[in-house]
Formats: sequence, structure tokens, C-alpha cells
Amino acid sequence: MENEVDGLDKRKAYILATVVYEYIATGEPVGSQALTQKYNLGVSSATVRNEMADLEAGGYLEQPHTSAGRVPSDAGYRTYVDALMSPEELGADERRRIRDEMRDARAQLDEIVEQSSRLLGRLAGNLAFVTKPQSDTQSFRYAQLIWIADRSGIAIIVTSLGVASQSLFELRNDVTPDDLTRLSNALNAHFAGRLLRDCDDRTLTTVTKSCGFGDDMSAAVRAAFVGARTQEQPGISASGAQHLLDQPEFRDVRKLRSILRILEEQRTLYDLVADAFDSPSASVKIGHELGSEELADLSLVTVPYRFGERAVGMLSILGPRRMPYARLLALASGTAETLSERLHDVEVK
Amino acid sequence: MENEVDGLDKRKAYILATVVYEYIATGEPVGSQALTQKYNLGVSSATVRNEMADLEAGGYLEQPHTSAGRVPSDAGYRTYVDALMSPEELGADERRRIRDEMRDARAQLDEIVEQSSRLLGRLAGNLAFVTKPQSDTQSFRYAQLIWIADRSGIAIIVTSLGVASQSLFELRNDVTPDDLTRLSNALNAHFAGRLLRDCDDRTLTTVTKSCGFGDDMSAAVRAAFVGARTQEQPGISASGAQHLLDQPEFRDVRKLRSILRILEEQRTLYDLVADAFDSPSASVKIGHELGSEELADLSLVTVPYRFGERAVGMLSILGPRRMPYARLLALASGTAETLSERLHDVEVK
DNA sequence: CCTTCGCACTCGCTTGCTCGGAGTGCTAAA
DNA sequence: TTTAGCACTCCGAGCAAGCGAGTGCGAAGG
Repeated sequence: MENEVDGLDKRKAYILATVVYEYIATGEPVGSQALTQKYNLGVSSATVRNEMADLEAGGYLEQPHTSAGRVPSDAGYRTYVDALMSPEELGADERRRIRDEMRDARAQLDEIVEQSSRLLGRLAGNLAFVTKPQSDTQSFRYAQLIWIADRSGIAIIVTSLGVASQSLFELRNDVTPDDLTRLSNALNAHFAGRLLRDCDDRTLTTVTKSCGFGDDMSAAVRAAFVGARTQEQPGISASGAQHLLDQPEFRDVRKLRSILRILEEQRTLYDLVADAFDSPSASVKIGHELGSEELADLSLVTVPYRFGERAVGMLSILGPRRMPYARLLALASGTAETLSERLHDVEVK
Repeated sequence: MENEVDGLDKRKAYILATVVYEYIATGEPVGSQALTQKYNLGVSSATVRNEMADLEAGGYLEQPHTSAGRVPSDAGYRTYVDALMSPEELGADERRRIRDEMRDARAQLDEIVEQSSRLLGRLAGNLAFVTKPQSDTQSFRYAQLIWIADRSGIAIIVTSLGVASQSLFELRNDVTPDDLTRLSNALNAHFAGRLLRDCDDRTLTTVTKSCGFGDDMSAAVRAAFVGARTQEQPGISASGAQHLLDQPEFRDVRKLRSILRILEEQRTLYDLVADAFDSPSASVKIGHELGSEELADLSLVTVPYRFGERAVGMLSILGPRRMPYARLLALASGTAETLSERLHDVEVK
């Protein structure tokens, strides 16, 4: 059926698209007359009324109260995002500005991530957050075991993005600084360039023992690698919450509270993007799709960023369901791209 | 003048104290009748009216509009905090609960600091924030220079609180891993236990050169120490912004925006407590004393916490000017005390 | 001379009301 | 199947009245 979209005939689809578009632009429930006046639909308001009634019956639109205009439902937005809206691209000048602003950050992982969340929050006029690169997708660069006392030391592990993690260890038997250097060299030789998640416990143990160390040292080495893998937990930088205050949907202060709470609990914030991690491309979650009644009138746009070929983290925008999806997707993608490029500046070669 | 406080006779002082107390409790402008009814002042409302008029002339009270009750001015709160209110102490059970909750955090510097800001935010029902220990008040524990290639490496510095900082360096001449180990050992021997801020550039250079290295290596070592000193910048953990929404003074959303903005700019947040760093004990800033029109109807309570004898960071509570000062001071002090204790758990001995 | 009483006056907030505008659904005609 | 017309619904802005809490002041009392 060439002239059907998602089970809607062409006219219905067009009317739905127009309603969503208009509602996103104005924030006011949109009525049949207003629509026919502002857009050239080629039919009268009465026809639009009938179509709107159908769309409401189909679950795409909702009516706040009897004599008001229509507002998109979750399903309405979903159809709009998936099939109706025209994707946006950033202009060359916008790309350039993003790149310029990203240059302000020093070549430090944390700073680059923070800068991109600030930038995205400001450009998008919404709450933006960026997860730091998952450490288990980074690769191992160097390990160094530092001798502190006969039976204790510090293990330092440096990843491809220059994030060092450290862990103290205690041993049952004496070691010398030279022993530790020997083991460091063996680890470096064996694991150089490997993904952290591929540095499995068994191999670590084998390498350690082959240098003549016992169980205590193997355990210490394994713990150090576990620390490096899970280090910085998720690690999220968020920014732009103040923009949410401008949105009329947050006149009601209670909704703000949910957001602030979520903002402070990084755990929850992370859960929101967690399942987007599996998808290689942009993802949009609308209203109840976020899985929480508190967040029911928000939407989330999530875009991955890469280090080399690998997706290592996510940029997200959280805002009212009534958000300019096409525009925000374009902004998030553009920022993700620039962030990906800048990651190479912090790479430990 | 035994019966004068801050230029006010005893009765005026008592009335001022009662007005502030009542206003803090209710949030409503307090009138003369209400006051005489609720508190046993021993005089009639008419007398109170006269006294209130005097207090207003003296700048201690203000009237939102002609036929409303009185509200404390900055000066009124100031007098109350300095001279009138009775200090509060935490009960034994409250202390115990704070200690228990702090135990939930793992023995990691960041986690302990975050936990205390969360805890304080919740207990105080306001925005709380805690600066991480200034690194230049920590002492040097270990340095390790790691060889990466003939002319580059990573310098790792570990402080007394276990915070490692790292910096990459490039050299003009080849070095061997052994060279770097030798230098690491020299640095460790020379600076062990010193405060970071006392590891001055000149001495660093001397030690480096005495191991036979050139200017490039000295510069790298100096840079590494600078990195360790200024590392984590100020570093602030904030929590509890959602409580502010409960305060009636934030019905107006614009005020919230200033706060959210400040919250995201750690710089500003840090500036707020910066000058409290000099004072060894608790400090209170009221309204305009915060130095910004945006923050004019907020107050800030700041209390230092210690590592050993030294004040290394600050706990602060930011909330409406109408805050229970005595209570919040007690809570902040109690939390600071517990935080100070827990710091010893993360000490690298 | 300080305190108290009584009184007239001032505001801001709440409640109730009206009224206009925008939108709907339905019916009948094109 | 589309359109025009019409009666109906509902929200929200605007206005007026009344209430309550509070003030300031002049006169009376200890």
C-alpha cells in the first residue's frame, strides 16, 4: 500500500504530522480550525475534525478536556518520529561552531566529556548528559606495580584513553621492587593493546604464575584489572537542567522534583540509557516508554559516540515529550561526532 | 550595659528573636497580635507594635507591604545568628545515625565525600555540598615514573588520601626504564611525607638533576607535581537540590534557575565557600552577604572538616534565608566530624 | 513617661461570577 | 464523502465583594 503509513492513509498521516509539528512548535493543544488556517490542507475544518476523531480513536491523539484541541499521545509521537518527520541535518556553520567549542576543553577525558554535555545542554536547551567511555571497551596500555613495602604495593593500570586506575594490594610473602618490575613487564608484553574485557582472569593468573608468583599476587593482579574494568562506574556528566525551567510543562513544580532526584542519582540516569547501549544508532524513547510514571511526560534522545570503530558511550537529551525531535537528533549526532574525534586527542598511543 | 545586645535593649532583642524564630518556623510574615498570642511576652500587642516599628527603623525588620506583618532583614537574621539564637547540639541518637549512614560508603575518598553530601542534603532538607580535600593540603606518598617509549612516559603521584594523579610527559633525550625507577626512588626518598604544597619547584629540579637528568625531565617532574596539587580542581559534590522545591520561597521558578545554574558551574559554587576556607570554624552568610543579587534571598552555612589537625575541605548548606540556622549548624558540624573520622580509613599509610 | 485600648484604615487573598473564545460533535445539504 | 451550520462545552481571564490580618495613631490609664 504505497499510500499508507503505519496503518494510516495518507491524509490521516499528514494531519497527524501537522498536529504533532504544530503542537511541538506552540505547546498549545491544536484544534481543527487553527490547523486549516495555518496550514494549507486542502480540506475544511470539519473534515479535519472527522479525521482527528478517527486519530483519537486510533490512539494517536488525546484530548485534555472536551472542548479543547488535540494533543499527541505517546503513540502519536512514536509514529511521528518513526515515519512522519523529516530528518534534519546540521548546517556547516553549526558543525563548525560545535567543533570550535569542543576545542576549548583540554585534552583530558573528563573535561572533554563534560564539555560536550555542557555544549549539548546549551544547544538543545534541555537537560543533556553524557556517559564516560565504558572502561571495559577500552584497551589495556600499561600496567605498573609499585613497591611500597616488602608485602604491599600499588597496581596502576593505564587504558587507551589515559585513564589510570590504582589499587592497593597486600601480599603474604616478601617481594622486591625488581620482582614487581619483572611482572609489570610481563603483563605489558602479554596484554598490550588488548581490550580490557578480554584480559580474563585465567590468563592473568597464568602470566603472573609464570613469573614465579603465588596465589596472593595473582589475586592482586586480578583485582587490579577488575578495578580498571569497572572503574569510574558508569560515570555521567549532566548539564542544562536549568533549561527545563523554561518549558511550560514544568510550571508544575512536582515534575521538576522527579527530574532533580534522577539527576542526583546517577544510577537511575544510567539505567535510562543502559539499553540504548545495545543499539548501534540513535534511539528515542517517548513518555511511558521510559518505564516510569514519573517520567511519563518526558522523552529521551540517545546517540552513541565512538572511539575508533567501537561505540563506547552515549550522549542523551532528556526533555519534555513535546521536544523538537528532528532537531535534537541532529544536534546530538553532531556533538557525538565531534566528541568521537576529540577522543583521539586523549588516546595514549 | 548588661541588658543590651547589639545596641538593642533586652525587650527589643527578645522581640526580634521571637519574630525571627516564628518566621523561620512558619514562613508567614509575623504580626504583633499573632506574636503576643503565641508567645508569652508580658506586654500587649500595641507595645509590640511600637517596638516592631522601632526595629524596622533600625533596619532589623522589613514589611513586605503596608498591611502585612514583619519579616527579618539581612541585618535581623545576622543579629539573630550572632547574638540571639541558642545554639543546638545533636542528640546522641542523631550522631549515631549519621555515623551509621557514613559507614555505608566504601573506603574511597570520592565515595565518602559524596555520601556525606547526600546525607547532609537529606538531613538538612536543603542543598548541601562538600568540597573534596584540597590536594595541596595533602601530603606526598609515592611517585612512580613509568617508561612508555624511549622519550615518553607517565608520571603517577599518590597522595596521603590515596588520590593518584597522572601526567604524560615527552622528553628530548632517550631514557631507560631503569633511569626512571632511579628517579622515582630519589623522589620518594626525598619528599616522603611532605605536604604537596611544600614540594617546591626548586627542590624538585635539584633532586631531578642530581639523578643526572636534564631540563626536560625536571620540567616533566614539576608538571606532574603541579598536576597533583591542582588535581581534581576544587572538586565538589552537591546533593539535595530537590528539597529546595519544597520551600515556599521557590514557588517562583526564576529563583530556581539561578540555583540550578550555580549548581552546574562548580566554579561559582566553589567561590561561595572559598573565603570560608580561611576561617577555622563555622561561618554563616546571609542574603546579600553572598555577594550576588541572584542569591539575595538565600543563606549559606559552611563548616570545615579536617584531616588530622588540618582543615582540608568544607561542608556547606545552601537554602532559603529563612532557614533553621541553629539546627543546620549542628547538622553540618556533626557530619563534618564524622567525615573527618572516616578520612582516616582512606589514608595511605 | 511608658503602656494599653480602641478605632479607622490599608492591603492582599479568596471566592464567586460573568463572559468571550476556541473547540467539538452532530445533522443536513451539496 | 465532504462541507456548512449550529448548539453545546469548557477553560481561563477579568472583575467585585468580602474577609482577615495587620498597621498607625490619639486618648486614656497606671
